[in-house]
Amino acid sequence: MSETQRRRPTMRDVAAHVGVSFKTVSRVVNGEGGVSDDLVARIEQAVVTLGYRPDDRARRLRQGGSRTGTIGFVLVDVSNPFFSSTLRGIEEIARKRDYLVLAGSTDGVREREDQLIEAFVGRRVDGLIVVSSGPGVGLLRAELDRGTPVVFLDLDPTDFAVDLVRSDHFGGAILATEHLIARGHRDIAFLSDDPTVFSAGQRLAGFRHTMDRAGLTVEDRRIVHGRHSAEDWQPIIREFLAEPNPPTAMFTAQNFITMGATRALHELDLHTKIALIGFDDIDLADVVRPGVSVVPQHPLELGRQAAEILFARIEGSTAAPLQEILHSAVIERGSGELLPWR
Amino acid sequence: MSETQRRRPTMRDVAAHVGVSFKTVSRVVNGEGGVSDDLVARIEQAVVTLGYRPDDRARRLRQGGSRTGTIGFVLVDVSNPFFSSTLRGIEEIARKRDYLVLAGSTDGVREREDQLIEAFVGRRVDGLIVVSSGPGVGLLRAELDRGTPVVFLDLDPTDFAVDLVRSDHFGGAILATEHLIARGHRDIAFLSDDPTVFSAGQRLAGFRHTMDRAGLTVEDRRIVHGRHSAEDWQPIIREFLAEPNPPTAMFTAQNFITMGATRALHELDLHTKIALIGFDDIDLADVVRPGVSVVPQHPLELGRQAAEILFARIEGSTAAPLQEILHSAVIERGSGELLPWR
DNA sequence: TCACCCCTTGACAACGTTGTCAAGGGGTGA
DNA sequence: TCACCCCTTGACAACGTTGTCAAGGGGTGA
Repeated sequence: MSETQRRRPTMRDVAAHVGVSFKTVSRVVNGEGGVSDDLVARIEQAVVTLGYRPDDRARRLRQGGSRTGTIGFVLVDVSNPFFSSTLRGIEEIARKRDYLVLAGSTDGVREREDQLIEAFVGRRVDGLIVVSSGPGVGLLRAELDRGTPVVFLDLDPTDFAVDLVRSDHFGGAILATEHLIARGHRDIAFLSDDPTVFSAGQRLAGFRHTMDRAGLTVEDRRIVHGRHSAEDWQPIIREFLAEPNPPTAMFTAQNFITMGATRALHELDLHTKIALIGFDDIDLADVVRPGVSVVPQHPLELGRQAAEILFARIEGSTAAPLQEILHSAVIERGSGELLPWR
Repeated sequence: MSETQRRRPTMRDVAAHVGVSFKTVSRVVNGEGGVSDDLVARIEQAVVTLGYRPDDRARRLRQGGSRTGTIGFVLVDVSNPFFSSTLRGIEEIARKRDYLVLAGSTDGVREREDQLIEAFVGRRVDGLIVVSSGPGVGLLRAELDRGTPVVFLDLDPTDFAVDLVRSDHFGGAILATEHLIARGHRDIAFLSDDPTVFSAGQRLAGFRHTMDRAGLTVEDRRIVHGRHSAEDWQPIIREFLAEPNPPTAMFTAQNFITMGATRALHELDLHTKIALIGFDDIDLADVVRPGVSVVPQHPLELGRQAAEILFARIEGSTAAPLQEILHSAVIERGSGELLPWR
């Protein structure tokens, strides 16, 4: 353990150990050939003895092309299954190209987003996949202008001509809302993440649009927003439902909220009374009784597509900006099919 | 979009744009002072105009200390909530030190593990947190000997004197098994990940140990191993239970298996008949009926502790190897408290 | 007016590599 | 025996930075 801070050996160290020039070591390490068998053997031996490993940074720096073989993924919270699955999808595609993925959570805080992008760009990632928290793109804008490949997940596409992969939040919210209305619900609550987040805003818009079209009014008190964990949502929703006249149905527009709502409904023994439909799927939604109906997303696929587009850009594609919108339909499991109790 | 492949501007480009030496640009960019106000203004302007960003790699290379401000996390599968929570814990600690985290999934494949470690070391991460799939440590061994800070998650601690953070798999498995035995179960099935994986092996050992001690024999057909997703485990367990004389209880020693088992039990309508206790907690385990009893792990805390130890090493700590073992107790939710039906 | 000092600026080396080029030495063919 | 060629090896520059040192110029104080 005392050797912890020992300096890493360099080619020069290996060269000195064998008694050759460091260029000869370079040739052996890179298998360039043109080195006598004797030296190759002695150098390979020294590499093992000293524990030499080439420094990728120096190598890539020298090789000029600023490729670092690394991409960055700026997401909201890696412990949210939606994002960790997306990351997994990105990683799969990256692996095929021998790329590594740097990932960082912003928790939706703009300042943290800027810090991460700055850090990623400073380390010269070859490209970025970004879940941007706000409508503007600040620091990112400069990078985009500079030509850094960037693919957005969940951004307002009217803002810029950029590559973009996302779920059809607006359309999905319409499906979910129609699903409830079709079963006779008139008094539907909407619970979501902070609506300044693009996806949450779109889901709210889809909800309002559909309610409007059905001639239904939405009271302000039926709309709840906030950025919370699943654990925090549970008491909030318990509180929300603890009134004499709760809504007959809820549309929970994010996975953590759906979990919190499911728990709260069971706690209050309202799970067979108040209908629930969520946006984004959750584990064991099919085993709970009633099963939790949702409009799922396809995070693995979102990640894969975003990565494919990013690598096409990194490899020089100059095609027009691509906007991939993934659609999905309601999965009926029971909770979304409950009929109104009044 | 056509500007995608444009070369990034360097200090030399900024210097040429303003008509000064690149060293002066360096001074301004680093806020070193000693530059006239006029030049500072003009250089800052040029930095914005050209979209210049300092190259961290070159900076750190020059600064000699091989610190890259990056650590690597080699895990099994980032889309598994256990690992994504661990990653989140690591990230939290790393953030405080302005460190970035490279993460990669091995899927338990040794070759992939070596590739990842090679790639991380090549990029000169300052330290590694590793969930090693096998008992040996191959490439890692050389790095350890060289003095690279490495913290293990889930490794056989008898192998090496290394820093290590993990759950008490053996003890947890004993608690789970005793829990079932105390309720009268004699015929208990054990389902786990590949037992060559340290954690799975320990859990199996804890199970066998406890059964032995209680004088109970375990038939081979009651032990099932494999590396599968939650989706794949479900039919496997359905098949496993489709016999005239199934076990009266199951100990599922991994989160995906517990999910698969929960689904399978509900499908077969055996969820109130066959007891179930899992290792590692799962979402909505408290809402399912009966609730799924588990011995939880504390992934966020595991990640935090591993990262704290790693950074202490990176910062030069030469303390004796630390081995943090996190304990936990059974969470009773119903499924683990079912009494045997025969 | 002159010596000195400080302030600003730039030249150069170096971090750990790879690419280019040249030097030296031995072997080949006539 | 001699010219030539190829094979092996090394010197040097460069990637984009920062650190060290020196040079030049203007202002200060006596």
